Amino acid sequence: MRRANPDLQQQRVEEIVAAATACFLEKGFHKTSVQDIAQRAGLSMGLLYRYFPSKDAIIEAAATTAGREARELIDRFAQATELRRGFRQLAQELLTAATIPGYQALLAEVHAESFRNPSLRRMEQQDLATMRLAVSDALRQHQQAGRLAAGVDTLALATVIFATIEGLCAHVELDPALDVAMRQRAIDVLLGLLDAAQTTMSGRSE
Amino acid sequence: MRRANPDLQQQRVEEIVAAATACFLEKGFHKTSVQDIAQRAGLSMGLLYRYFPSKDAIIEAAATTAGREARELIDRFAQATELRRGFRQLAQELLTAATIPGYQALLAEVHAESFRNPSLRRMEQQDLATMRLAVSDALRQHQQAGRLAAGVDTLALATVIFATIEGLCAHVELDPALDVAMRQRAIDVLLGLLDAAQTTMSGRSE
Amino acid sequence: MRRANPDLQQQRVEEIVAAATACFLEKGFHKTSVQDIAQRAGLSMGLLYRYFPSKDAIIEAAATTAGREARELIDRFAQATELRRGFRQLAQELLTAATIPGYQALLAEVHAESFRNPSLRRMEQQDLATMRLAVSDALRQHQQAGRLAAGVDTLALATVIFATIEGLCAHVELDPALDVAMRQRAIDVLLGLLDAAQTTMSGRSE
Amino acid sequence: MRRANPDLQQQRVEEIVAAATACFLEKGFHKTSVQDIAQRAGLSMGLLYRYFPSKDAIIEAAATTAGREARELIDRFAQATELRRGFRQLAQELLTAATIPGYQALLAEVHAESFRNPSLRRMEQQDLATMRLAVSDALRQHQQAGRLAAGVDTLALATVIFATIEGLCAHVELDPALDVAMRQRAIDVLLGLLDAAQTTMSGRSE
DNA sequence: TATGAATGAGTTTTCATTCAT
DNA sequence: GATGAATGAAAACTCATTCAT
Repeated sequence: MRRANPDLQQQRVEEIVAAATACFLEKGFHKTSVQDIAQRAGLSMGLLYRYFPSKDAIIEAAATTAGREARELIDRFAQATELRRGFRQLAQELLTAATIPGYQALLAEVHAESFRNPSLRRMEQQDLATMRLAVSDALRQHQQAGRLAAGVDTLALATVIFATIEGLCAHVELDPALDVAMRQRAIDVLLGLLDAAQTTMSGRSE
Repeated sequence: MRRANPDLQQQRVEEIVAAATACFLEKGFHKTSVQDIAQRAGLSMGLLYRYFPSKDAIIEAAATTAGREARELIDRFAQATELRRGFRQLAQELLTAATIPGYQALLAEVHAESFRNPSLRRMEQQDLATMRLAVSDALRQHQQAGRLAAGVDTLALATVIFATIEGLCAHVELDPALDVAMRQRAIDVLLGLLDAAQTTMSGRSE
Repeated sequence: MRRANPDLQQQRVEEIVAAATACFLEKGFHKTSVQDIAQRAGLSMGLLYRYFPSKDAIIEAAATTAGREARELIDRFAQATELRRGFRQLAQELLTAATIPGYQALLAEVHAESFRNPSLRRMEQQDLATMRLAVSDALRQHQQAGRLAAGVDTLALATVIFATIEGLCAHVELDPALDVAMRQRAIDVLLGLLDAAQTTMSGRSE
Repeated sequence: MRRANPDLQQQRVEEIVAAATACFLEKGFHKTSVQDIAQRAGLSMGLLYRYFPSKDAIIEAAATTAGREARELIDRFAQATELRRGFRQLAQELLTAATIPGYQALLAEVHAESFRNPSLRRMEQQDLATMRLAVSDALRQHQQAGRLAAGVDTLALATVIFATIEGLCAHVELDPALDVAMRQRAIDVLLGLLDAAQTTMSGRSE
């Protein structure tokens, strides 16, 4: 019996998820048929159903995988020793990823689905919490090292930075005016925020 | 002739959009059938098609309605004379709107769909462009009135502000940690960005 | 009470049939809705159903009317005193009528329907028999007047002439090569048949 | 794999076309549902759509099949060496085919549909052009061999012959008077046309 | 293990017909 | 007599899922 090996099983699962993701990027969840996925993965529909119980299960797996890259980028940022440089790099890499055709569409689809699928919802929440915490921790370390003014609210700053980047990513694909130059200018503005924080800023209120 | 009255026609249309919106929130665009909408709106499918030519048209109407409030808020901001106060109010109102149950879900659905539906896409693009321009114009007026440093790149600043707010809105519903207090702190951070801009900051650096 | 007058009733019926025919010429039986007919006839659907019990009844009435013009042409031919001239005129008028946009389509639709609708079938059969007999009678009178060789099988000749003209009419709309000049040449060929008959031809067999 | 065999595939396709043709004869194209065809062919609708992409494609296949016999007869005529005998045989075979129950009905349906369906239209036009040209070419060869007077307009003659035969075919099923004997007499008349052409007739006159 | 033929419920959309007004 | 809003039963087509081989 071929393929009883659990490693090979695992590999098959990943192949299917990869094929599914490719399809989803091209056509979206709903216009991708199970047939499409099976063909792209190079196996029959019947066999595919031995690895996943339903199309929805494949969607979920693909959605889970889709956020991985972003999480990895964030992890790298959290370990950057130079605040400005690390931040600029993070922002640029995320914005570049956002321009991959279909990637924003996939995220949007996952996000929309997450309002109905508790499992996806939990995943998104966890991702968000994890990543924000990572950024916040990184900022606090910069703060302790004196590279950030003591009064700065690092959690709030992390929240804002994160929201800004996600917002920019969403707009990048939507907005022809957000070309490379404009993205640079936007990042510069954000760096201005960091600069301000680096010196004096402390959470002010009305 | 029972329903020749245009007011009643208009009311019917609104009833249908409301019913459709409710369905969309529960099941998403794709899993909501026209039958579902008709039943919820209390009329037959055939009759529904006298008010809307297609399911897509209903989706579009629901999407248009969903974005209206945000557009109105932006308009009000653009006319605010006090930068900080106007901005804080805008951010707060948008974030409050974002917590209305189902509102973010509907926007997410619209956004996801916009990647396949050219008409929705155009709508989103236009909304984005219009609103960013409104914010940018408002900032430039503040600049000319001396309430913002001359060197500030208002378009880039508007872009960032806009992205940040949208990102925050998206996170508000997802993130239990983003409670009222946390939102305040995040807004304060953003106001810090404005303060910095108000004095010296000039876009470029590095 | 308006319109109790049977003449006005009759007039209404004719208006509806005319409107229906116009619609059928443009869109065919199946793509014409009762709504279309009612609108064109300038009355409401409800009222239309007081004059005809169903859409099929309207189709039948329109089909009955559609053949009238051809029957009238044939009648005129039957009374022509000059064989060649009468024939040429008949052929030309029929071929001209055949080029009216939608007319052949209407006839084709009626003909196809006649295979399932006994009433239409009977009508087509009767039309055909009547017209062929008229032509045959006319030919026999020409024969008795010495304008056609005595041996000629007038019924067979009428049958052929009739079939030819109908075939040509059907081809006229289908065949771009059958322009005015080509039609003339075809008619000339048929006149050659009459010429031959005029002199010697008698039904030969193998 | 159960049905990978291409012969079986081909057989299935033919079964479907046969079932469709039977349905079309009974109810016409428009009143025949895809469900009807599938049921008659003994398979599910879903499966039927694996063999044909649309109802129109089925119609087209049925139409193509229906015209095949006539095209083959014409081809054989074009190769006949004896004009009169070849012609008589052609006419008789076509008229015989025309009496096959349902054959004219199917052709009528196809013809009516051809006014809305560009694909059918093209098919009919091409069939007509091809067949007329074949007859015309055959006539010209007879002419060159001296079996037809030099002045004869072969294209016009072919046009007339073709129109006549089609007209006769259409009438055969409609007209009880067009029995075997009457058909013979009509063919004799047409042969008289050929005879006349064989000797002196030259197209133009009047 | 592997296949893909087969299913049938589900989708959007149309329209002849009716009936409250 | 007159209206057209309202119905609902179709139609063509799709596709996740199953199962005989």
